Amino acid sequence: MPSLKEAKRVVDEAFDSGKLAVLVGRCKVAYEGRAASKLSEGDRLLVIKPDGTFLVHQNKGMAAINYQGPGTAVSTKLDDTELVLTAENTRPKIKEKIEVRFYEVYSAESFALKDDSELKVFGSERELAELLMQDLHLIEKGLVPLKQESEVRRGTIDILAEDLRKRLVIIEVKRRTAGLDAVTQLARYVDELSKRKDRQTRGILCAPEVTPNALKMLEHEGLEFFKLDYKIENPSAKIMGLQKKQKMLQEF
Amino acid sequence: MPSLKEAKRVVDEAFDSGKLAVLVGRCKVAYEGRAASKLSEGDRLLVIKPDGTFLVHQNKGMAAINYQGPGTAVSTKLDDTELVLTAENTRPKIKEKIEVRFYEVYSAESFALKDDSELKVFGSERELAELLMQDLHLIEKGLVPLKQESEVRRGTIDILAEDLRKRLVIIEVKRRTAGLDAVTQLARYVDELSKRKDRQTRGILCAPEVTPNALKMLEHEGLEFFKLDYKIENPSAKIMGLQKKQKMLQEF
DNA sequence: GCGATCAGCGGCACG
DNA sequence: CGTGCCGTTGATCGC
Repeated sequence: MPSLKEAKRVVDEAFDSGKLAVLVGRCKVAYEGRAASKLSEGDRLLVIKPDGTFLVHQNKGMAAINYQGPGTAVSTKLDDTELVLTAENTRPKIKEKIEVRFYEVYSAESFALKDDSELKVFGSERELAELLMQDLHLIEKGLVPLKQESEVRRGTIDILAEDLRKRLVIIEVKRRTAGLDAVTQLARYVDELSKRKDRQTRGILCAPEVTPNALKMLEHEGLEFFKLDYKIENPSAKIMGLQKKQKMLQEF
Repeated sequence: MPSLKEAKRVVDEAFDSGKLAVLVGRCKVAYEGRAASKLSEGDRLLVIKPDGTFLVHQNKGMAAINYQGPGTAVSTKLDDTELVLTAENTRPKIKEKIEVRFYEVYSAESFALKDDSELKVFGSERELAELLMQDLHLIEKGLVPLKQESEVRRGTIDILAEDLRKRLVIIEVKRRTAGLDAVTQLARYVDELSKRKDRQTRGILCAPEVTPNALKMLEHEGLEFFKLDYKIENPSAKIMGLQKKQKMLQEF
């Protein structure tokens, strides 16, 4: 078990030489910045990355209990009974600070990590929109794609298209259950474009599911919902089908 | 430097006895579940918590590059040249899997962490709403609080109040710059309550800032904006002032 | 359990 | 830089 002094040396040396530092020990944590927080004594895992990322993890839960992003400056101060680590982020607007007071350190190590790889993700909303863009007939015959990721004043339209009657069709794609937020988003776009272009405009929400409230609001706003079935395959995703679910409900 | 076999033993033993396991080494990562991802060879930090949380960190950035939440089952398999860790989450709906293939392990340790403390946060939106609730006169003379966190069909109203003319006042509080989403949210509540209660209803957005687009939409919808100045102090937050910013803009 | 929302959201991409 | 929005969002709270 390293002494506090040894732990301090590990952290200092790691930060100086661009290494990852990993500490485990008993500590208190205090944060002050955009909000403030206190965490009383307990055993935690501390990770300090070469880019300044500073993470305090408890022994449960995914999210770090306290954290600081890249660009943080870490300083160490040794006392008789405490090792105090201070992570300070002094960006133009936001001033933030974490203070970790270690009373005992069970492990302190540092590592030079070599890693140039970047994560590749499949099945993002953008990818689904790209696929759908090329298969608009799944929604409706004669639907013609105009533009993907079309920037309007109040956001970004996933897919802009035109139907057989030359009406504008705004399509919002969601990769998971669509809620009220998805509907308000779509409604905003339809509102903006129907005014600006002075042209009949339809709005279509495509998602694997929709919450009952969202569907109600959708119908109330005169918008449409299509159930989007997709499968994640390895180098890419694949659209399995697209079904208008609204009429079925209205049949009752 | 531990052998792959020793690393396997550490992970197995940690998982069996409710310890935190920390591995550092050269590996590939593959994920498949709600989405899919691939990460080619490189040095990474792996954290496995007793509750099943599984985190793969690169040497930069705050977020784990691959992860799995609490409840994940971890299994290990040793090969001549590889140590394969599989984290599988088989919850009712979502089936997810991460596979980490280690080629070399630089460090493998485990720790029994004792920690019963819970984080206390100051300056949350809820806290600001509580404070504001007790000082509604800051917004306007004669404003009377009716209810905090009032549940309506389409969400939760931060503060419900009544003005001197007996109009309903719906107040939405934001702890940071309010955008379009905050306005649509408020608009939804106002819409719902003005219909349900058949009563004149006002909507007020209180936030430290508001984006230009959001302010425009707010005015267009007949809603009001108050600039909320607050300070985070240690055991709590404090409201410093509240100013109607709309009229000033309209003066131009 | 689902639904809606908050979060010190983080991160990205476009203006 | 701000604005908007996606995210394997996660975490929380109310129904």
